[in-house]
Amino acid sequence: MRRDARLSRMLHVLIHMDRHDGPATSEVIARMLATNPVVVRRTMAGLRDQGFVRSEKGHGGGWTLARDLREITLLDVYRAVGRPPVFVLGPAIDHPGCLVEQAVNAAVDGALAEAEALLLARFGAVTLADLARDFDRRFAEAKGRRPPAAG
Amino acid sequence: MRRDARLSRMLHVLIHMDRHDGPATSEVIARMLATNPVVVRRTMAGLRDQGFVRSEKGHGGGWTLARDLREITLLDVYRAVGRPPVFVLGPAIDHPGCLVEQAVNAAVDGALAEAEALLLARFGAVTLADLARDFDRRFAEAKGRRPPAAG
DNA sequence: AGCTTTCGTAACCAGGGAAGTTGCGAGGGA
DNA sequence: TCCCTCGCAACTTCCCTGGTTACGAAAGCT
Ligand code: FES
Ligand code: FES
Repeated sequence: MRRDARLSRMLHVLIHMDRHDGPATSEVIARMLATNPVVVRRTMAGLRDQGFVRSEKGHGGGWTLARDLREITLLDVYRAVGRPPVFVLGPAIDHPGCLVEQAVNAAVDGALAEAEALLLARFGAVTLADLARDFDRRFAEAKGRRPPAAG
Repeated sequence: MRRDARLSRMLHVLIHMDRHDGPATSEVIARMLATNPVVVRRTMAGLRDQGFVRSEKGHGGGWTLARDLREITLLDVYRAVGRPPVFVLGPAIDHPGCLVEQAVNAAVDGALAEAEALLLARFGAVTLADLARDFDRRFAEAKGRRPPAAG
């Protein structure tokens, strides 16, 4: 339980939902992600609030995509799951009057900010449709080399 | 997850040590960092093992710089404190046979790897001497504008 | 109406990692 | 010898994500 897996999980489930007809229940999604329904609802709440998915109660209810995968970027999902902190590394203390600390923070935070900007730019440039396409490619490739006994 | 402050802390203390004549005890360093001596020794152990600082026991003992600040980069210090994980974000599960998961991981990990490479490159390009110089600049600047009442 | 399904949410526990704390031992100078 | 200072192990504390339980609300089915 160390790394924040919410982004990856939501990407995974969104792609599955695209290939899935009709609503998927939290229960079904939970089984796909090897977790449990409450965690699914908790995490998907952000996506719902941002309008990427819809949820419906009662018989035949569950989760459905509200947008085309082409209109959802990794960055959108990252934001929808609450923009979790990107880095583990951080400043020691906010030592206001300490000039050494200021110089250190300026250097570290500067590098961190650059790396974060790059990361988010990459996230913003990839849509879920791209991931789905990559999945298709892998799928076709896996079928192509039909393992006779051991994959 | 709480932020790992070891890198920033060690940068801070190394610059201080450069401006400090004679050994600095863990006690003194702990006061500078607003922490306690055991944490200082624990964190500095890595720097000592990598040969960036030396420690000596007994009267007049303490920590001394073993290298010029120009020969120490942020990357060196990052490595010396144990190369803590850079990112909080991580993959959901290693789902070997799951192609969706593979596609997701490829995209996320790829972006993460790029960002990490950039970050470490930046760290590698900055020496402690650069930080010290930045500190000097800030110091001179602060003296220059002598705030009469409010900065 | 009543039952069942499914989401919504609060409340709590579990696990992991950094930091903080305590205690004792080792080494070196006065 | 005595005191200072590091070395290190063990324990506690704190925060955060994930897992679990419990109950309520909405919506369909009979
Ligand atoms: S559960 Fe991930 S590919 Fe189906
Ligand atoms: S404690 Fe002196 S500048 Fe940081």
